[in-house]
Amino acid sequence: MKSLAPSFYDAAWELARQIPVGKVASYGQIATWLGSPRASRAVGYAMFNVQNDDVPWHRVINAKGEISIGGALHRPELQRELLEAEGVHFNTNGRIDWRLYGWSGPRRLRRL
DNA sequence: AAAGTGACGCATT
DNA sequence: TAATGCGCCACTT
Repeated sequence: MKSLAPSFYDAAWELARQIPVGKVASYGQIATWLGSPRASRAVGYAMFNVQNDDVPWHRVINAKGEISIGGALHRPELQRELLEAEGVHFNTNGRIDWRLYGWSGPRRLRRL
């Protein structure tokens, strides 16, 4: 289960909610925008633990532009489908073009 | 309180 | 350019 007190996760989720449809952000970017440039892994954890339906966890991918999860438990195919349904297309290497789909980030960084 | 976990990222090879 | 190694952080047990 999860703690009910505000946490890094909550901040990550809130930021993820701001990613526009058809755009994506990397775990590292989220971490940076949250003020913890090295917490990319923790962001991944946050996305894995998303429970609220309004959090577009699928719009968060790794810095290489690919879906960085594997295994039946995580269902990488689902994430890819959700993105393609929004118009985010993958090249033959299974990567997206940051120039086309990368989100420039929140206009204003949220306070911690 | 210490050790373990993992949807990452980057320097190095 | 791709593969490998290691540090990183927030959270759980």
